[in-house]
Amino acid sequence: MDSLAFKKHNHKHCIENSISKVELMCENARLILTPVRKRVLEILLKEHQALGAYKILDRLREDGFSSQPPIAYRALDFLVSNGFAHKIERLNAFIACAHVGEKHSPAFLICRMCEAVGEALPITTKGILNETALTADFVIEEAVLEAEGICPNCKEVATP
Amino acid sequence: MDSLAFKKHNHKHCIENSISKVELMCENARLILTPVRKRVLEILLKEHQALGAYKILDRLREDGFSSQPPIAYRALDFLVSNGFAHKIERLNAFIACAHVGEKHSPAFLICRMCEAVGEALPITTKGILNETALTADFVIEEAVLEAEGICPNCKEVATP
DNA sequence: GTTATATCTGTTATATTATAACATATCAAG
DNA sequence: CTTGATATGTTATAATATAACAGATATAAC
Repeated sequence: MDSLAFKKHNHKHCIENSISKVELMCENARLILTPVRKRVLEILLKEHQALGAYKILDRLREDGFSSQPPIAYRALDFLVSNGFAHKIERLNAFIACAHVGEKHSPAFLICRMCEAVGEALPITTKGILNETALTADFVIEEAVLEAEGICPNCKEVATP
Repeated sequence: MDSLAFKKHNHKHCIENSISKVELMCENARLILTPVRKRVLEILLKEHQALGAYKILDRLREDGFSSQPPIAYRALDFLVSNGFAHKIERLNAFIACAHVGEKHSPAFLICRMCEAVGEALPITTKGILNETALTADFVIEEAVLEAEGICPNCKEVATP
């Protein structure tokens, strides 16, 4: 599982790596990673935190991009629907995908103190979902798991 | 698992049953199920669909209750925080709990055609969550799974 | 090479969802 | 009866998201 979000790591490398993966995937899939889209992805990658659309918009403004809501929402739509980012429904916020290219039903660990968000790859959860759905004769197309709690860093601070 | 939402059943009985369970639980926990709160619960129970706060507000208005947003949101807060209802984040909507009294991390099956919502009791998912979180040293306090797809009824209609 | 087609961006306006803040009411405990 | 806790009423506004249309750019079709 990915606890990267809660650990120290070479974040610059981690960003560059993701960007080039996405660029490659876009070429292969004939998708266009336009300047705004790329910028939004970069903004998301810089954080291991989910960002609201309006915060993203603020950063776009700083960078000289147009800053009306549709600009951000359209770029986010692109990123989310192609699997380069996810929406955290619980927070009405967006986060870069930590597993670009790997088909997965994401699961998120959301810290309620620092709001950091970690993405897990719940390989087994999908099986359980399918079993559950099968009993109900329900065809699952997409599934997201969102868990709230306390991340390792905040736990340390709270209980010294 | 509960596929009740997608099956024919004695819904009147199912409503009455839930209401009395909630009434009992409120007495035991010294919670007050005021008229508005009870009415909102009844409104939610009538559907096997998630209702937005403003739709609930419309029905309250019809019933002669005050109809400013806080009225609905406060009643919903009460119901959700005491486990009598859940919020479906994906839909920004609310649904009565199908498993009142049983402590559970809910999982929802949301039909993207008819918008019916079924609540499953994913006994095993909790284990997996915990395992996942353990690896990350993350303490999960609450977890929700939301799956979107096609319910049995709509599947029938689509593929005759 | 010009015309058609699709895709992306810019802009204005507005819809939808949710909460803050303060006033009033009710009820139980001391 | 007055204090404190909890609930409701009301006004205003915040935060999130989309519709609709105009212009720009690129690609394909002829």
